[in-house]
Amino acid sequence: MVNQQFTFAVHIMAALAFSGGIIDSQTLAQSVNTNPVVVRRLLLALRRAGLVETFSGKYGGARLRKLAGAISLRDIYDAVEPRPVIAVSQRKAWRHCPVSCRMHAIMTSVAESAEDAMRAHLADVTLKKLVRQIG
Amino acid sequence: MVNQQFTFAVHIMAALAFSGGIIDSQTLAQSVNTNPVVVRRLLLALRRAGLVETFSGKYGGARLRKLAGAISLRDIYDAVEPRPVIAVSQRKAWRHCPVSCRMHAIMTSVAESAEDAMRAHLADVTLKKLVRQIG
DNA sequence: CGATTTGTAACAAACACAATTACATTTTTA
DNA sequence: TAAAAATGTAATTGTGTTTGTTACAAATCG
Repeated sequence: MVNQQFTFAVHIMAALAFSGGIIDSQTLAQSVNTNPVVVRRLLLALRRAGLVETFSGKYGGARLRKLAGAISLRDIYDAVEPRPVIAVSQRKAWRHCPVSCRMHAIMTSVAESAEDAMRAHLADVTLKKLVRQIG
Repeated sequence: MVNQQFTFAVHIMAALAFSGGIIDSQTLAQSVNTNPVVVRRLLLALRRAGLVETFSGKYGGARLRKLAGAISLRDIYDAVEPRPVIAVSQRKAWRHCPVSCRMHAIMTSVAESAEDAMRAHLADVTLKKLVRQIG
């Protein structure tokens, strides 16, 4: 199955930004159309990154910890730490082949710079911009 | 396991560029450290994109169809068509939630532009540059 | 104290990817 | 023309990843 953590996390953050208040994991799960436990797992990651705060007990839930204008999709991306967009082969090289011997280092650098390019783009998209598209 | 088709394809193309001639799928598989059938499947995709040509029969194999300087990693990326770097949720929206109702369109646009940013970066890396790093 | 919610572990189900086997087809060359 | 060697391709299996689900302790509010 494809990794949807980033999409789910953005959806959760957009809902929190849109509401401006506290939402519980059950309601967020309904909006994302998934399980509350899946939501709570993501909220933990977002909390670790300082993007949300969570509250136990009655009337508990989660809410943003920064202004929507101060949170970018790159912040969310880095918070959930999805697998690298380009997977580098970790296999043993074929000793007699110069290409095989150098590919790991080369692809590692390519994967890193490609991901940085994508993250730089995500940095330009703030939650505020997203919420403005909702209404 | 994460999708390694792009990494494998770049490795194959780098080997073909480095050699300059015809290499069979068995030898390429040894360099990549995978199965010849996996290599042949990728060669089919690369051929469809016009990047290589393949030859059946004795002394068959594959070779580049363009100069290494005229092939970018974006060409290879587009040839193998890996899954989108950002997976958009395809689930049914929650009708009463405006966030849920708009997220699909919003995330589709985000995923597309993010991928384009990454592809634009890959377009700057030619096979020739890669081969120069090998030796 | 009772109701409600998060935090978290443990396990099951669904899915994607690569490896492998097998064989028809194509091509070379002896 | 026949043997050898390579690709093209389908089908199946194995392995790992991700999500769903259940369960329950801890925390919080009224």
